[in-house]
Amino acid sequence: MSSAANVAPAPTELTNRLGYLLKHAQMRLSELTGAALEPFGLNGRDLAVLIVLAEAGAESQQEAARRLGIDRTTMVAFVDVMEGRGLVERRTHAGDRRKNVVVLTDTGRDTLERATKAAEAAEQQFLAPLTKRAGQQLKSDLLAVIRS
Amino acid sequence: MSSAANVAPAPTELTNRLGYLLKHAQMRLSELTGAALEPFGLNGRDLAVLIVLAEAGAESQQEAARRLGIDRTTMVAFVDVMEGRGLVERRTHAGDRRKNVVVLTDTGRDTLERATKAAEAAEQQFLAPLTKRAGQQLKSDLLAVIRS
DNA sequence: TATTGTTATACTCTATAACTATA
DNA sequence: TATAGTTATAGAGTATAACAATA
Repeated sequence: MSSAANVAPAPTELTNRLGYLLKHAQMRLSELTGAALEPFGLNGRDLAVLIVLAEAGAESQQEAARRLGIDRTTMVAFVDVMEGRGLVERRTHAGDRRKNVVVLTDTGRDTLERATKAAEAAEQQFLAPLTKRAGQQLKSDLLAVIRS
Repeated sequence: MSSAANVAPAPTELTNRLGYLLKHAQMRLSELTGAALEPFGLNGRDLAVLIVLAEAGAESQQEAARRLGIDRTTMVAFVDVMEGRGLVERRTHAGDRRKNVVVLTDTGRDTLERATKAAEAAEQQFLAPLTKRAGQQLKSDLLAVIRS
């Protein structure tokens, strides 16, 4: 790997374009994660929504959407699906009756836990070509560029 | 950065999901690249297509689609747009008249060169939070996981 | 019969605009 | 008047199916 990193390919080479690398990395991870989550009837996006809803706690449905970076109208559909599967429940906010608080059911929490483990395994598979340290570095570097 | 990388956040934390990181990295890069390429009337995908067509040389339109990982019917539309802008020309393959060879015009080559530089600058901006070495490592690690 | 390019069509994902109920 | 949730609708991006020309 380190020798390959020193070669510095031409900018007009597809495999040297960051956009290409990110897109195809996402495609590959999506394949692996999709297969891993298939037994739960979820995909990677669904799991992300479930994670945020679990984190959001007493907050509103719209606040959860903001965290995910998706539109509130899109969130409605996601919550509909999750609710239809008995993973979450909508409850009216105590102090503001316009708001929905979305809470995980027992089934939802159990599914979240098991699906997260399956997704973790898919990530490990995805990162297998790298050392454990390099894999962690990849994630922390991605987080750094996102937050800038 | 290095201290943050040692904290190992919980799997059920959104910012620790690789899918989330890749998606949002792509969104951010897309913003920067979109702005950088806007003067050329191109976006990141258009540039990728142009790069592949430039690389493809005497090969067919369909071979270029395969390299990009997109459908041949999608490639038709891309080539239509590029041809409409005078960046490429379709020519019938000498040995197999079913095939199109897509070649860049002089304008196309010039645009490719300048747009690539602009996209490179956007990448640098995207990678600014990292050291130059870490940025190169990020790209080579992404390439490694894609190729596995 | 198989393949390339093309067209028409449909599907997925997401956002915008408008509605309602609450504030 | 403003905000949360919802609904209907539209748009971008992509793929699948069917067709003509060629192999």
